[in-house]
Amino acid sequence: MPVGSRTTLKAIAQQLGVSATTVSRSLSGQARHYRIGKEMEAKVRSLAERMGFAPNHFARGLRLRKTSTIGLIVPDISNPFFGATARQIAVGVRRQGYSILLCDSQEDVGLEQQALELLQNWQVEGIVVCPVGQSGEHLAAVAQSGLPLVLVDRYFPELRVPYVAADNVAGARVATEHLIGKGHRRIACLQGLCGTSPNDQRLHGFRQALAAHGIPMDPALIVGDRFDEASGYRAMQRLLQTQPDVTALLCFCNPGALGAVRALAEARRAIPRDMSLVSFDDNPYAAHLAAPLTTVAQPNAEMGDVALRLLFDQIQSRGAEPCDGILLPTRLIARRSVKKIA
Amino acid sequence: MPVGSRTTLKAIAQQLGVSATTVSRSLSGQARHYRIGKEMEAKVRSLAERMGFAPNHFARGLRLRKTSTIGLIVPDISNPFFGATARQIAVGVRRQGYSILLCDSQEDVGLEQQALELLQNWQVEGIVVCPVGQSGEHLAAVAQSGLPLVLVDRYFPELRVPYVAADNVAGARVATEHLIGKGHRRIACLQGLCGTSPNDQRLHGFRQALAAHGIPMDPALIVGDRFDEASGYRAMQRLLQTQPDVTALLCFCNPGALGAVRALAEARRAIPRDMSLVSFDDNPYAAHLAAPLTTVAQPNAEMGDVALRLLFDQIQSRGAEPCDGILLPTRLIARRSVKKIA
DNA sequence: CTACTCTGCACTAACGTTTGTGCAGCGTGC
DNA sequence: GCACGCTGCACAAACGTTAGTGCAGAGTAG
Repeated sequence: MPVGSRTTLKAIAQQLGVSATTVSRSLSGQARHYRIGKEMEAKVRSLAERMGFAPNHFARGLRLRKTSTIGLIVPDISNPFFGATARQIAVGVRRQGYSILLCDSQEDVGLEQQALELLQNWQVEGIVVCPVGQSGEHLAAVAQSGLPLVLVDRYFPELRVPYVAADNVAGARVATEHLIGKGHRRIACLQGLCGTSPNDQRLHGFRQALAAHGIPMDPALIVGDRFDEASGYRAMQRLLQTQPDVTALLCFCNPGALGAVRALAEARRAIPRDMSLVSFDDNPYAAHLAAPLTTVAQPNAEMGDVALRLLFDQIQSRGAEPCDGILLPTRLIARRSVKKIA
Repeated sequence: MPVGSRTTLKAIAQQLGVSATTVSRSLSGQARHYRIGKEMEAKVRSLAERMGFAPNHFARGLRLRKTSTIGLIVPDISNPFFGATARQIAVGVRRQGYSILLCDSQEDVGLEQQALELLQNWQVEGIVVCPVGQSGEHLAAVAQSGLPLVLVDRYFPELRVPYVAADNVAGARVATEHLIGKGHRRIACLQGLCGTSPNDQRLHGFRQALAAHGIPMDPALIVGDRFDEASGYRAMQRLLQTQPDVTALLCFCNPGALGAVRALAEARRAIPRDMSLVSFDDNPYAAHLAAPLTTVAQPNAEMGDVALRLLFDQIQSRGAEPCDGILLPTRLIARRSVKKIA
């Protein structure tokens, strides 16, 4: 069977000496409604089965203006955080008979914008996007055009685009309180990209916890500027030189935590003896690190599930006002990277 | 602008009082060939720009039988190994103006088969698949239908379907020789799923190294039966009970290695004091584990690049006999999980 | 026997795009 | 002045599918 010439409705129709319409209706479950005879329906079904018929998605999409396709845009599909979300979406989507068009924005707003346009030309019925960048006007524009959209992880509270994210405020607060409960007072904070919701909200939770315990906020202890290893490495080096009294660090991402761990190792400081550590986002290796890492676990997989539910809610109820957003609880996993001090 | 009604050729044509044909030809770069006047071409381009025209992929795909789409099937997109491959493919594909339909087979041959059919109905121009399971007839059938296909990681040498994989034989041989060079003689091997090419070839490399150094192969030292953590955990427990003289373990996958690490920790055995370890597939955490793990790094990203190149080679040279397959070199990264013994 | 209903299917158009072809108007050569 | 070629565009058909409608034949009621 040559490529691109799978069996078509017309082929079946010719074999049976009927019209393509009849075949279409017999196979689509509309037989009753359009008064196709029982025998005819059976004959069509049987022949279609034997010929391995499956409808051409492009013809169908064109005719019905229903593509059964959604778009997924992630900053880096090789990052297990997004991978886990993507997986739930991929699995859920298949159950609904939909397909996924995948775009990797490479942490680049320009590429994210390109991907949005591409997906719109694909006439996708909805888009799930894990946004990059600090601004979301281009996303709001898409949402306002009526195309169902759901944001995951990062979102823009002022834009009224539905989202799913971890409860980062509470997560950071609980983590910080954990450190405070262990006696730490000089607690540094390794942040990621300012202006993104996960970062700003974790920072907020961090401040909340300090304030609640009457610990003054020292801006010099807020370090780092990106969600990567290098940022954590540099920040920890500087911290060790300039703030010798810091006893604990709250990291907003795993790569950053690894950078900090590397800087500490190079400076011959031990965890948690010389520095206590808590990081966001659990992973399979955390428990086996030299200092088993206390982490704030995020419900990555569940985020994918919820995102998809939110998306299909919009797809199925066209025009209805989409809901605002959903925050999922985080969970503190205490291991041995935090020391109890006087 | 309501959903699904982005500007169309006809809309532009009406505004300009010309035919859709003229618009199509002006925009597709065929103006010269079809003798469209320079002025007309300019007018069309300008209006199309202003109206934000972009061709409807479904109409185009239907008419041209060219969908500019490829399929990607992976067993688990949340696994960074496949994620890294997927990322390179996503990035490369975009550069070529193609799109990706993503399917997650969830390590299930049945779902893999379903995905293949789905993608064929989508008239994708090619498929990259990271296969699951021990048999590949369903894959060979697709390839023989003329649809460009490339296998990644696992492949089936007897089936003449092009593939990209790590040179697992050499990788395992080098890793084993590393252990032998450190004085180990009783070396166990934690394998994954038998019958898959990575597993069988790593086993082959393992045997080669033993044979080359005159070390007898003890079947009792080949343990494990799946590529997961539980398999490694159970296998290591049993090994400790029944084979007390084993001094080193070669793991065929990271989750398995983590399982072994856990079993060792629970039995109060230290790495590398009581057991040396080498695992396949490097990862960012390996260097920071309690015992920094010696690994056989695989060129995951490069595998994606090469897979895509092989796929486009086939797509662009229809009918040409596809090449057989490509093995990419692995790299041994020595850390501190291997002890030198007498 | 007529008029009406019901059954079972075919015909047509349409989704948005591209390709082959047709045709009018103009200029040129002789 | 006529044949010819060139330029610039329009028209029609097709890709495979589906929805609306039309129509013939059989059955039924009066």
